[in-house]
Amino acid sequence: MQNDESSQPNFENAKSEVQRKTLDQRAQMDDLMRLRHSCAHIMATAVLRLWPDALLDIGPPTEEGFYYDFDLSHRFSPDDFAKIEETMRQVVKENQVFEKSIKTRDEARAFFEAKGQKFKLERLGDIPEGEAISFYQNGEFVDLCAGPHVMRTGNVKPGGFKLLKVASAYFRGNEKNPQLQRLYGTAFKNKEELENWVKLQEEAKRRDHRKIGAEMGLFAFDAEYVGPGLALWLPKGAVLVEELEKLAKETEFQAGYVRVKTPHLAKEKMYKTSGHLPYYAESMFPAMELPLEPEQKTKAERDLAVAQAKYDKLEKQVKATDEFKAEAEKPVRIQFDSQNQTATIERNLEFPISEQLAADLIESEELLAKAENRLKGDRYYLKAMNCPHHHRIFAAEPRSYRDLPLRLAEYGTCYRYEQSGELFGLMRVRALNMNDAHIYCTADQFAAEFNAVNEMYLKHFKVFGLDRYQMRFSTHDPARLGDKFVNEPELWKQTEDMVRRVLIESGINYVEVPNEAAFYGPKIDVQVWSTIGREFTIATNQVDFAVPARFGLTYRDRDNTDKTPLCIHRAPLGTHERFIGFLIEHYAGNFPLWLAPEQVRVLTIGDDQPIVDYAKSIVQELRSQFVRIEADLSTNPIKAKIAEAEKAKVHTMLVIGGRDLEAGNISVRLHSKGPQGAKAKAEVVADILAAIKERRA
RNA sequence: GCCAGCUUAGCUCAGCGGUAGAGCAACGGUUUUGUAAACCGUGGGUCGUCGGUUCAAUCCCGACAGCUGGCUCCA
Repeated sequence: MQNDESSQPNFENAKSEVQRKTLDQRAQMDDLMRLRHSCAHIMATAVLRLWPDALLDIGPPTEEGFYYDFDLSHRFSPDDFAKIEETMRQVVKENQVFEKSIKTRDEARAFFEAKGQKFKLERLGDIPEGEAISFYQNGEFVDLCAGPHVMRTGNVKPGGFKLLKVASAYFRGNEKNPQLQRLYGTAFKNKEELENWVKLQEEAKRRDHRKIGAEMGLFAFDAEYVGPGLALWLPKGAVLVEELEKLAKETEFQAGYVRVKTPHLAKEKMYKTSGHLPYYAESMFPAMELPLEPEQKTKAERDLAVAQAKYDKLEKQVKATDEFKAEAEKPVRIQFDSQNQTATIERNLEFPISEQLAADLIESEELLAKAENRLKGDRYYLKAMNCPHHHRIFAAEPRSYRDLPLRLAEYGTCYRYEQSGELFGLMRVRALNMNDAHIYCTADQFAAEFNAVNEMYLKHFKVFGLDRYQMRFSTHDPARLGDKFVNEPELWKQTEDMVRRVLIESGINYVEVPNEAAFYGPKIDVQVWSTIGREFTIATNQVDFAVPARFGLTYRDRDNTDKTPLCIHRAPLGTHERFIGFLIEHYAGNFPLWLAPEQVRVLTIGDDQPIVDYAKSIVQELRSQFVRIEADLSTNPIKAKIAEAEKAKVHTMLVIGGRDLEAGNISVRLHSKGPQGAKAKAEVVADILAAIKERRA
């Protein structure tokens, strides 16, 4: 497909308009970004030396390194990396100067047309009129580029860069455009910094929740029998889920939430009413159609027959009327009766009221369609969110302003049909537990409720030692009202102003992201950073001013009129799947005592009966206090038992030998912290119970 | 969904056009121990699935499935 000039490519624009970097912003690019940007050019230089017919797209620096997109019939594979890196080192060695030049638009166009660089031509078109069109050249390689760059290719060190992976990327990220091959690499000031980065990557890999999850027996996927993206929580992982839910339930109870329970599916009408079907259909599992019971079917068939008969009759009448009209429009016939000296005008002047007939026909048609539909049976959808069910709970009883705010909480399982390529361990799944609640309130109550929700986030984050976080405030795009966003310009403005005010007044660290809101209202996503600095979007908090009205939800206000409540959707722990995935990486599997799947293990030195009895009594005592405790009473050497317990990441090990038995002591050892010495049994037990109760870090 | 890579015992991985191997785990013994691994033995695999090439396929080719990485941080 490359060098195919005959058909003028007509590329789609990007999915959403990303703001171009201004030249000022570019000039501020730091040294590392410049270096990486230049390294991207060096890589492109090398690729063109090896594959001269490659078509170029763009090669920007990124937070992790850089990439360059190519169109090329040769498929890059990691086997090519050594060759490309070798050529890159050659370019570095040549120490070429990065030279900037300015071309006119016509010159630039002619330049790329001569080379058949169709993607570059498209990029050229993106440059606004009046902005300088700059080129950078190093050696034989010339690229449309706003810079900035380092001075010479030699500024990049031969051991300071590395190719990382090859991936595909749509031109401008739009799936309607051709796919390009993207080569990823990274570069650092020198070899040492690169090596440090590589080490950090390895640490991240060691902490990967999928790896630790398998090692510790937390969860499993069974694509063959259960399905991709559907996690099975093993006993040890289920502990994490339960502890999280316990934490959330306690916090919510104290904050005045009430708990509800709803089914995992609902009729089509639910999601038609909520508006999820038009806006969200692709993310939902396809509908289930329920066949009718035999009696229902017979009745439905009979109803259908009746409706059909009625319809047929009406239709016939309409036809007859049409025929009559045609007849009527014929010339009038006049008959003379010469005997009686009279004339009869043969003509029916009574036209049926055709408007009435037409209306009847339409009504009958609708009835027929309904009857046909009934015969099909009901359509059910697995719920992709809990809110519609909660709205129906709101609607289940008459509500007064005295009932508000009403905070309905449920850890309902939702099902989302994520694209197969989007699935990623626990982080992106198809069955998920939302730490969900919906707060119905009046506009007056909104600020206080919204604040309380934010405070709950912070409370939770403190428990997990997350001090780095940021809230992303997503707003709507006025240009996409009625398409991506419900068409309520006034309400959008009001609620967005309201949210913005709360954020500013409470001094929360936030950024505003245009065009990313939910379809029913503005949204806040909470990003957190794990101990190794990886970013996760954990919690979400959305304002909904649209859907309660669609469900006709009202409360009786003080002035005896019915009003529609506002609704806040919130999930401070997001989905339990993702949150646990995050925690696994955050703690590297070394959970604090209150979360640890196996909190305590008693290890006996030898298996003499008195020692075994002592160990069993400790197990019994702690187990009766709901501590997750096991015992290793085997005859293995104590070193081996410890090694096993350490490997299993058991939080607290209680080593019991003859000495301890005699003194009524327990020798405590903490996972990855080593022996803590022997203490009186009562003291050890009390400390364990306190640490769990306090959710000590 | 699309592109690329991967799929060998429960796990981590070797291997080769001539019907498979190690370590750990499991199981059975022996061992009686003080803070990260005592010793001996046993079992375990349609080499992801389905087709094709071949005298012969785990290996070569194709399709499918699953997993992994990526799919604008815009010249």
